[in-house]
Amino acid sequence: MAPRPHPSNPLALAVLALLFERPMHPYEMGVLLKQRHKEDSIKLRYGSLYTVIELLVARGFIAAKETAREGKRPERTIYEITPVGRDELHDWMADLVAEPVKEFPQFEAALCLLPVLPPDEALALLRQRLKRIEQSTAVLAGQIAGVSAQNFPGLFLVETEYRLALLKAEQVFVAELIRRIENGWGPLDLWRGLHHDREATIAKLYEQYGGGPMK
Amino acid sequence: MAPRPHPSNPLALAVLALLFERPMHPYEMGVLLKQRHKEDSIKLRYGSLYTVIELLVARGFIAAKETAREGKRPERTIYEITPVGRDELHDWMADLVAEPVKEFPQFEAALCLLPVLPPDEALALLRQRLKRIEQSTAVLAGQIAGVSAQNFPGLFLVETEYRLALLKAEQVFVAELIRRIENGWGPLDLWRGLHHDREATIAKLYEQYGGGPMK
DNA sequence: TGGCGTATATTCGTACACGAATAGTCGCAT
DNA sequence: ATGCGACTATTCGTGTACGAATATACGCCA
Repeated sequence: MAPRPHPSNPLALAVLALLFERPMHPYEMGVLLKQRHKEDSIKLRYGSLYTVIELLVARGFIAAKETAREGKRPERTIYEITPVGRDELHDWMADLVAEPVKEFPQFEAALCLLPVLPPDEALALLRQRLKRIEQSTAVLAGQIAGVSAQNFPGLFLVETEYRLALLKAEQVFVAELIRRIENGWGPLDLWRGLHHDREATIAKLYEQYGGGPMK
Repeated sequence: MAPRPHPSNPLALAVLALLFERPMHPYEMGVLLKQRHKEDSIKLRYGSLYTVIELLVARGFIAAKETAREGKRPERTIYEITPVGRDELHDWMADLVAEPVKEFPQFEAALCLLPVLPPDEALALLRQRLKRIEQSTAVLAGQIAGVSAQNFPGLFLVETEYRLALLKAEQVFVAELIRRIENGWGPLDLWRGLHHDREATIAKLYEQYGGGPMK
């Protein structure tokens, strides 16, 4: 039989990792994720949190350990990880680290539809983007510097350095793209033309080159 | 009133862009997206395609123009973009280009939970990843070279260059990370210790440094 | 000619994501 | 003492994503 695929929501992975540390109840997981700034890397919605926990229970990766009531607060269910869950955590992590998964960043989508914007407007928008990115990289770099000055173990900020590396790459790319457009890049006049004779021009272009790049 | 947010699925953006070119029916959109290799940048599922089209109709961005039947083939509905839809296409594109949106790549999630893997295993897995990435960058670079040799306008492969830029950045990052771990990076012994005395060590670490980096 | 693989074209059911609602508690300023 | 905003903790309803099922047509070769 084909191995059951991992849950789709990475939040489930975080839950497994937390319960690997010790048993706890859902809300506490949320609080810990926030305190430790994991929410910068793993999207946290309380609605989804309870959903994925149910899913993990259904698959036998975690189990309710006890339900406690403190004072007259609402009842809380404490969960713990199961042996199967530990295996799943391990396998899932190994997959994620070893195998790049195809992702679809929104900016890439925008880039591949860029011709629908007139070139001069595209240029202005790209300049705006560049500014925002420069701000973000500055902030991130500052945080990393500040934190590593406190001797916080590098192991716990590796994800931030990763984010910074990607952001910097994007910064360089956008700056370069702007420069190319400014220098009358490729078929700039043709690009402008699209917006006067939209109907057929794009299609013709693609036909001319056999349906697009990289057949 | 707050401006209605854009649809959440970028496939809807592609639909608007295609109908900006000319009216067509859903299946044809799918085929065109494939031919032009947009599916590399915009996730295409036929199920979702019909869903987003209904959504776009509901918002008044596109409208059914006619339903045609060719031979005894199933009936097809031809859609066209509305003036409101053209505005939406423009505004959405402008937003996407000008404003970076926070994304959550799965590898970043894995990195921030990396301590749950023993360091030696993590190292082996990272080496595997590096190999895959090197293959991908080689393939991508080859495609770009081949295509630009045919004089295909650079405007139409900008999204591929973007993907390559990010991939290369990740390659450099992973290589560097491997090297750091090999060189007995930071609290390597402590990291190994986690897997013998899991219970409390992680929590203690975070407490010690005030709940994590970057308060 | 009949059977099978492939292309055309859409519908449906289900599972998941998540905003919003709910509800009790605590501290504190008025 | 009382009203109010912030915190604790979970449930619910709705909308979206998408795999799988459906159904017809077409080309081809045995």
